[in-house]
Amino acid sequence: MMKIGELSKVTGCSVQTIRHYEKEHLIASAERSEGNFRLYDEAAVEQLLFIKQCRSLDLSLPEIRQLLALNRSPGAQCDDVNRMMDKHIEQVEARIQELTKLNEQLGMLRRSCSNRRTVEQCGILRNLSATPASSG
Amino acid sequence: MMKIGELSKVTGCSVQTIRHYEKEHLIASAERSEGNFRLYDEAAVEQLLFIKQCRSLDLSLPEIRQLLALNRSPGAQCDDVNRMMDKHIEQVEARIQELTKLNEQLGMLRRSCSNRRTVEQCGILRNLSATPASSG
DNA sequence: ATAAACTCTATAGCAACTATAGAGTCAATC
DNA sequence: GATTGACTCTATAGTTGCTATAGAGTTTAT
Repeated sequence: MMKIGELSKVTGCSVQTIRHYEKEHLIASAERSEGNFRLYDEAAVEQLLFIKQCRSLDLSLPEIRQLLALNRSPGAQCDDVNRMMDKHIEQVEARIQELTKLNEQLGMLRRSCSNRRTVEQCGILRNLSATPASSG
Repeated sequence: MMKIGELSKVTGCSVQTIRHYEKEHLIASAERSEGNFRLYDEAAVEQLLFIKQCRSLDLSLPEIRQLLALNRSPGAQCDDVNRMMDKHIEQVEARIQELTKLNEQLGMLRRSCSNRRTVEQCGILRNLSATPASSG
């Protein structure tokens, strides 16, 4: 059994984040020592590493909670896992497209100005101040 | 002079957002009617449209606050504008790269599973549970 | 006068953490 | 045993840019 600081070291999750995950019901409430310190076993390590892996994939806490629940039903179909992953991939791809488009807009805006101008002559600020053209 | 609801209609900013911007000092505190209703002129419309344009470019409120301040010094050099824009572009590009990499990882993970499997056999969950290989 | 629409301020919530305060516990050292 | 520093605890607040709601006041039209 290890205390929270040790678990933090082993998993790379901060003490506060571990407590947060407990509060958010991603991990079970820990057993306590006589002094009321949380005590963790090897299963907690594995669970936290799982959570950390999911977070690195930008999965949300509710999504991770769901995956953890599915993981507790080994005989169940994993359709839900696939479905979640598909949806998540879609969302990431959509965000990439948004940002790519934004990047183009920013590039155009940036090219409307160069250094050694005054604010009055600044192409960026002028474009930001212009009412957008009626795009049909 | 118009009331906040009218300003909201004209600019497409919600009433609550307008009040929020006032509280965050993006726009000046409005004059008030006898009944304590906020009163706005045409300059407020322009300012809100400017803010809205900046938000559509994902500029943060502090960044927009800065641009608004620069806009009030027409004779000043617009170097800061360019610098901010450059930095913002970098950040967007970095985020695109992150997400692109994430998308690849998600794709690989997704291909490790297909439908009609149990949780126990699920390639996604297995990979999520595996300790990452020591990548040097 | 009434009722509906509008406006106001204050507060809380969202997501996933992160920090801090004040108090308690533990372990090592003297 | 006393002391001290490290660790742990709970509670609360903050971050960002909104968004919603409650309860109360104002305005407008009938």
